[in-house]
Amino acid sequence: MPITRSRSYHHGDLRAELLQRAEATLRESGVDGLSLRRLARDVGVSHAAPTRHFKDKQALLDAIAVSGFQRLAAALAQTAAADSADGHIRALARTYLHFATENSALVALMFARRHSPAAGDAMSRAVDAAFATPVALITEAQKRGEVIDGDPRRIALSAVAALQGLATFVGSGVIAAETADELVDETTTHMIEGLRPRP
Amino acid sequence: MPITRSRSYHHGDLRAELLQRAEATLRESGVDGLSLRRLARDVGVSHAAPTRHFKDKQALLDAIAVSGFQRLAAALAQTAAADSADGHIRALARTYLHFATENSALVALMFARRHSPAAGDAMSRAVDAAFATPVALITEAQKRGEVIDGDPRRIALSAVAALQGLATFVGSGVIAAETADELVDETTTHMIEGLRPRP
DNA sequence: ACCTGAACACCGTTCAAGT
DNA sequence: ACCTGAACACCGTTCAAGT
Repeated sequence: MPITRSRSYHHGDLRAELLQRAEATLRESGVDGLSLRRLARDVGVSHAAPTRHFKDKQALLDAIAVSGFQRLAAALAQTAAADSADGHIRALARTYLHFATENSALVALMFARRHSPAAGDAMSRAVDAAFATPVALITEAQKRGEVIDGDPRRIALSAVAALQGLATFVGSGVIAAETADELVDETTTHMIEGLRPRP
Repeated sequence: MPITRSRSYHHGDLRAELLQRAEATLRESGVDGLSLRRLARDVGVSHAAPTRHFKDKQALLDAIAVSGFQRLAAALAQTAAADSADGHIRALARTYLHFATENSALVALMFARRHSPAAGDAMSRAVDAAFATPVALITEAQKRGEVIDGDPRRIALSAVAALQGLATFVGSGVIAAETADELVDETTTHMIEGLRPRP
C-alpha cells in the first residue's frame, strides 16, 4: 500500500476534521446549522462517532471557542505596531472589529453563556492569549506616558469592550455595516482621548 | 357562569401567555431551554397551537427581542436624571449594565444574529426607543458644553457599545462578576473624559 | 377563528456490538 | 481504541380534521 494517508476506520484525525468542518459550517450556516449528526454526515462517519472525541455537543462548542480565541490572539499579535501608541491602538481596533464582523457567529459562540467548567483551563489560557497584545500595548503606552496609570489589564478590558460592543451592534444590525468603519475610528478616538494623561 | 375569565378553548390571550412564559423560561433555562413544544406544554395547550400566534420559532424569538428592547427602553427612561450630565451618564451606565447582566440570555437574544426582516418594523421602533434616552442625554450635554460636537446618535452608540461589551465580558466570565461594578465606573470615567470638549 | 392529533424529518445521547 | 447501528426521548413544522 503505497498510499501514505492510512486511516484506521475512516480517518486519520477525526477530531481535527470535525473541528475544521464545524468552523466552516458555523461560518456558512450560523450556530443553528451546527449539529453533531450533520457534522458526522458531512465527514462521512456514523452519527455516534464524534462522541469519542467530544463528550457532548457543549464540548464541541467549547473546543470551537478555544480555537476562536487562539485565532483572535494570532490576528491581534500579527497586527504590525505603528510609530505611535495611538497608531497601534487604531490598527488593533480595526483588526478586532474586522475579526469580529467577519466571524460573527464564531465570536458570538466565544462569548456565549458561560462555557462548561471542563473547558475552563484551555479556555482561560486562550482568552488570556487574546488579551495579551492589547494588555502589552497599554503597558507600553503607559511607559511612554501616552496612557494614564492603572492596571493595564483593566484598561485593556475597558477598551476592548467598546470594540466588542460595536461588533455586537454591527452583527445585529443596530449599526449599518457601511457606517461601522467610521464608527470604530470615532470610538477609538474617544477611547484614546479618554485614556490620555491629564495635565 | 359567573366566572369572568372566559376562555375560547383554553385561553384568553394565548399569545401573551406564551410570551410571558417564554421570558421566564429564558431567564431560568437560557435560550437552549426554549422550545415551542415545551412552551405549549407548560401553558397547557397542544404543541401546534402556538403556530396560530407565532409563524415559527424565529417569530417567537423576534417578539421576545422586541419586548426586551421595550423593557430596556423603560429601564433607561426611568433612570432619574442627576444634577450634572456626568452624573446622569454614570447612572444610565449602571442601569444598562445591571439590565444586561440580570437579563443576560434576553440581551444575547436581542443582539443575536440578524432578526427576520418580518420583525423589522416593530424591532426598529423598539431599538430606537432603547437608544432614545442615551441620545437625548448626549444632545442635552452638548448644549451644556459638556460633550464634544458630533452626531449625538453616533456618540451615544459609541458610548453604549462600551457598556454592551462589558456586559458581554461579564456574561461570558471573561470579567469576574465581582469586579464588574468597578470596571463599569472606570469605563464610564474614560468615556466621559474622552467625550469632554478639548480647549 | 382557534385548537387538536397525527405525521415527517430532524435532533442529542446512550449503549451493546463489531473490528 | 475506534467506530457502527439501533433505540429513546426530544425537537420544529405542516396539515387535515374537529368545534
